[in-house]
Amino acid sequence: MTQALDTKALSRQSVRQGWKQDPEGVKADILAVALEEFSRNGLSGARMDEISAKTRTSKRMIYYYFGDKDGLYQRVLEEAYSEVRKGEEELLLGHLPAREALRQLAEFTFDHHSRNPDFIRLVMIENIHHGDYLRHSGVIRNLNKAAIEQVETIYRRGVAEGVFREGLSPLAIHWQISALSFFNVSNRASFSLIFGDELFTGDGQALLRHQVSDAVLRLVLR
Amino acid sequence: MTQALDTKALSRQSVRQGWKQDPEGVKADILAVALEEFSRNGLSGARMDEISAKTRTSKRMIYYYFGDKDGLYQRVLEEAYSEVRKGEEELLLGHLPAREALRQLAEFTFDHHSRNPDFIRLVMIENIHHGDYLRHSGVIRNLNKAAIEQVETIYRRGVAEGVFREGLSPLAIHWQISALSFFNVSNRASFSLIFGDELFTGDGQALLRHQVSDAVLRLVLR
DNA sequence: AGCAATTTGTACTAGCCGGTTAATTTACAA
DNA sequence: TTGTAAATTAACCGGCTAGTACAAATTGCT
Repeated sequence: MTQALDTKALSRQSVRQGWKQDPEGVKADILAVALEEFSRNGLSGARMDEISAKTRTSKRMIYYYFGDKDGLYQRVLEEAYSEVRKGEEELLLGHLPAREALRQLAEFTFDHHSRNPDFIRLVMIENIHHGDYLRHSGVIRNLNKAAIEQVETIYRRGVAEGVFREGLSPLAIHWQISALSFFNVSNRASFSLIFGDELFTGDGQALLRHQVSDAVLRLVLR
Repeated sequence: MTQALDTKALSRQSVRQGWKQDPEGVKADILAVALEEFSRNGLSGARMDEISAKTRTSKRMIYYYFGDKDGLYQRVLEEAYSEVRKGEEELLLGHLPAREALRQLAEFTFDHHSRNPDFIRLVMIENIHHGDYLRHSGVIRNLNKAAIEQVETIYRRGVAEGVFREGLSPLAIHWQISALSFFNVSNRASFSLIFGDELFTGDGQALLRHQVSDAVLRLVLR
């Protein structure tokens, strides 16, 4: 009995010696795992035990840093939005003629959504929840206002150049680009099950990509 | 004690006496309630107790008729698809010139999706689940093939009339109409939270509706 | 040295929730 | 009437799951 206790104490000690404090790393690890889990299974579908198992730390730490499941989901959502928005900042179109700039913006958005299916799924999930968590996050709302300014600038330049029609709403143009790029990822499963997957092969995606930018341009051009 | 038992027995009897057998009515009632519950909360978010409480029958009956939660969800999905598709059959465009037919098809789809938010949410949920339940439903797949033929007919007529460009994919045109109409409902919450709700007022929706049909036409016209 | 923040680990629980047991009533045909 | 299969009811259960308790060790800063 004494022996058993000793062994336990020893093994515990040997396992535990030598760890470093790394709060940021731990938090980042948890968020990364949680993003995947929430994205795959939704808010109520995700399992805290599953998340903690895939983490390099313990379940206790999740609650230590994020309070509860909702708190974790909220932080995951915010992290995902700002991460994706960060990727969008790479695109610089100031030097291009409006026509080319809009085409590139549309195609970039199409590609960018395509590269971030986890984010798309998170937004879908958030919409299922009527945006309840988005609503309580001031962070995200400000982040995204920038996106609309990009379209607005290009559109105004196009009108000034005389190549774009007047009287269109930049917000509605942004809406159109988003809709087509988003739907391409969000409804892939149901669409390909019903109509076949020809639009989601390499060739099919190239076709859609071109059709999307084409549609946006044709909408805006004189 | 005896009294208590008597009262109980009596009240039970009085409550239970006089019910009619109505299997079809009961099933339809359950499906209607379940549609709302699944649509609102998703598959794992929906509560069987909640469904049964809102039903005019008991929880046991749900399991009696539908087996388990997954079985119920599957039937709800099938019912919703065929119900919505039934609504789409109303549209007859054979007599119109291709250009007008396509515009009406786009606007009808836009309106139709707008009128059926519960169905849209169900499709979103199904996509979150990678179409797992759609995949196991032969019913639905056949139902929807008809939709693509509608576009194909119009498109071919338009090319014959000389007003539409050649070389476009009818499937991709259908995809485009669906994308814009679907996104308008599916992402309303997140979009309006981030960019304001101006596109979702009466005026905003009228604008989008016109922009959608406009974009589809401009994509297809010479 | 002292102290607060960080980390570990296990065991536990309260209650939620999908699914079941067992018994009763109805409809209907023989 | 009576047998019986379908329809219906209310109470019940067992496992899962979010979250906690508790006990302690380590780190890092001042």
